[in-house]
Amino acid sequence: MNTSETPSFERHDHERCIHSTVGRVAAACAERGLQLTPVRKRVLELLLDQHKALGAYELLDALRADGLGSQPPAVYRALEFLVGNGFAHKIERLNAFVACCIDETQHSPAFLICRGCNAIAEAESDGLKTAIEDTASACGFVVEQRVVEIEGLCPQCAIAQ
Amino acid sequence: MNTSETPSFERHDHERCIHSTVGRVAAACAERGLQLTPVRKRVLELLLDQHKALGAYELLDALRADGLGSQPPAVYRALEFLVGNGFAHKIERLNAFVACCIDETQHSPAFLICRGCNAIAEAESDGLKTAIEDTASACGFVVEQRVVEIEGLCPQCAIAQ
DNA sequence: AATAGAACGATATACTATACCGCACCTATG
DNA sequence: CATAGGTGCGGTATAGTATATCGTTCTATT
Ligand SMILES: [Zn+2]
Ligand SMILES: [Zn+2]
Ligand SMILES: [Zn+2]
Ligand SMILES: [Zn+2]
Repeated sequence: MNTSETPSFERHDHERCIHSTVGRVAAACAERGLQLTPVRKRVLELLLDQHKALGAYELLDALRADGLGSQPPAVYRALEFLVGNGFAHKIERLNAFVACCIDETQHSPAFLICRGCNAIAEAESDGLKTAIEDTASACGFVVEQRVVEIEGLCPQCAIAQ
Repeated sequence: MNTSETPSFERHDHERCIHSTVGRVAAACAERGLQLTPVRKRVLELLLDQHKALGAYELLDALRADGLGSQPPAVYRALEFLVGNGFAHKIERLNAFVACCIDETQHSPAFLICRGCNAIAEAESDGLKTAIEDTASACGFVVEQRVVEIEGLCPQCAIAQ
């Protein structure tokens, strides 16, 4: 099975995550005629700060501190842009949002959510997609969107119990 | 792959769904020392009325009409009981709830959500569980809870476009 | 400069969920 | 019988999440 993952759970050069993702998003916006405005860019940076999900109102507090917006619609508009264009994801289970760290447009990965440290990793798995497709088509169901959110313990937290 | 599903998308004797599920839940409560109180039973019946998800406040409106409760905690307490004991499920994507139609305690199925008619089916698939387990263990992740919600079109709605 | 569309500020409101207190009821247990 | 503990529930209040709407401002294009 072809499974690729972001290294969210392992020690890694996270500055590189941040810079490469911001750069990638900026390039994608330029190419696709999208505007990466200050508010949108700041929300992306806030989400990238850690591999954790942030609620809309946590983001809003941070925007307020930066003088970039003070009311809920400001952050929800930015999130709509980021999620709609595949630069961030909503974690339904948490009503919260994470930056997308995978260089692949409009994908729909599985999320691994650690209840110990709250870190979140995206996993793109062909086997999982196939299994979903098979499960659905066994019922004659046509898949359009998938939500796969797996809660548990990341390697470090599993060792620490 | 072993896939079992509820017949939610097919024409079926739904009265039978209702009665057998209510009976099964009542028996399980008796056996496990749980109280299927009037409020809890009524919420279960409301959820069973159709294979669709209902929001907490829709349920609350119905409870009000029956004189069985008038404030949010009434319905949330009943839902906590039903979900906690495996008699109903929360659909995270919809912030709504469905009755469980599968006779298996404390399972965690995939949900097929039709955007055409809003019907929801549960699918228990070993292949899917295995794929999730494989995806997680490839990252050293220990699975505790799974959310799998598949949106799309049921057979009827797919034909009707 | 004029125009159209996108983004934003601001207000208001809708929708979802929980904390907390106290009472009623039941059932041990002394 | 008295009492203590558990469970369910009514009620109040509040917390948390998300959207509708309108008018203005910004930006790209003509
Ligand atoms: Zn990183
Ligand atoms: Zn992603
Ligand atoms: Zn049925
Ligand atoms: Zn349908």
